[in-house]
Amino acid sequence: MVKKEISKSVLKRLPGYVAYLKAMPNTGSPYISATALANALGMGEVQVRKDLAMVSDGGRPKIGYLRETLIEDIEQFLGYDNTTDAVMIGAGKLGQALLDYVGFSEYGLNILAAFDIAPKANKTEEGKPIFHMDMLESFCKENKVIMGIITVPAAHAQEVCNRLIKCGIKAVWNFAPVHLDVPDNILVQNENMATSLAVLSMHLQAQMKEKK
Amino acid sequence: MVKKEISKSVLKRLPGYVAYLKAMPNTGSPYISATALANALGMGEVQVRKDLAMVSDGGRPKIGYLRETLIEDIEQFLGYDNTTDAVMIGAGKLGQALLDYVGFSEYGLNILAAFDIAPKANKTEEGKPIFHMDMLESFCKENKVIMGIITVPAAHAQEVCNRLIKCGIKAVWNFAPVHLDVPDNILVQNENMATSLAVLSMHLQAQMKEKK
DNA sequence: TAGATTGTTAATCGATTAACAATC
DNA sequence: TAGATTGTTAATCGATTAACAATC
Repeated sequence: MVKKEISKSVLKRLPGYVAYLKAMPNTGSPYISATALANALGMGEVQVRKDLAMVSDGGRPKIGYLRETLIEDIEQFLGYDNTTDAVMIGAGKLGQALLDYVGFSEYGLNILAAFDIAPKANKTEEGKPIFHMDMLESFCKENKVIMGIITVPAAHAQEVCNRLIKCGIKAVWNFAPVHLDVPDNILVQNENMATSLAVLSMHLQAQMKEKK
Repeated sequence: MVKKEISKSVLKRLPGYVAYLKAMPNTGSPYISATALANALGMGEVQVRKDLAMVSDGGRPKIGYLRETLIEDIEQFLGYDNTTDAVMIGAGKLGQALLDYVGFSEYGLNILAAFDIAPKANKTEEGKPIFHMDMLESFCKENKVIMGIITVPAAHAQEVCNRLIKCGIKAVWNFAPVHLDVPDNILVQNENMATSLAVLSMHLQAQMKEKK
């Protein structure tokens, strides 16, 4: 594996490759070419080849990549193998749905617990603990948590974020539709549904106009 | 308003402006400058000014934009004013959380109903109907639905997507972590959590290395 | 060997940023 | 008028695509 500096655009495409490689139909051969992968995902083959070259050096001319190895290389690159412990703030419906979503473990994410100002239960259906916000600081310190997931209403997100940073969190996954102000060394990744909706809505508007 | 061809990058930033403009503290003045907006959101002021110029012509030198008008202009541009009817396929935990999320109406999205192969109830807590998949075709035709939201497991997403397209759907919001193959005139917008996680995980890895 | 596929180097494209003229 | 802010035109930057040499 060749860990060069990787751009965000490349990084964002990698999970798609892994997902496909893992789920792909058995072709009889243990190898897969960048070309085949590109076709399956509707992407340009040069782009796929370049992306793969960033994270693996197992590509062999005429043959392609050994599927198993390629999966391992990308997963290692993405850090799926060493799990990250996270806490979630806000145990509303969305929060609980995410908490109980088992798929995250595949990506190396382990949500330890949720915190809420007024917990409606002390655990989710799947048994993940839900604590009162008062416990946040001590829990984070004890468990050396470095990632926080924010699923509180927009109005409280910044305040929660500040508190998380004080707890030593280095990365925030933000589901609240607001911009969060943070110091330079903290990363905020916004999961912004409004953004997706804007793209969809624009497409539909364009289609409507066409039809007329 | 000046509707030029707009790029996806610009489009994706617009919802953030609206959100801030709506929630911003009252400054006493009904005006706001691109500079002020940029500072509040941690963005470049030239970028904000250019983005705003795409959707509004209400900017006045020395003064800025009339906040109310600017909100209206962007919202109209994004189509928040004419609502889009959508159906959701998959009424699991995530699906139900999204179904009951009231915030979507703000963005002009109206989820009419959910469909599931084995509905656990006939409506959500908030009273949104959940039907059996058998009803999908007739419902879509009756209600002239043009958008579908997919929250089924990855393995069934493509099949569901095909069925939606047969129902006349023009845009798909895909929460399943798979690539969907669709005809050219259909838009798939992926809400891909794995992508976000990759970005977060990479940041954390980089931070760890730094510390050593 | 011939051909498929890789990885790299160069060209193109698009988006962001910087510089500047216009204006209230 | 002077200065803040707008909108536009030009320069820079980064990412994608195309061309090509290397190789099994």
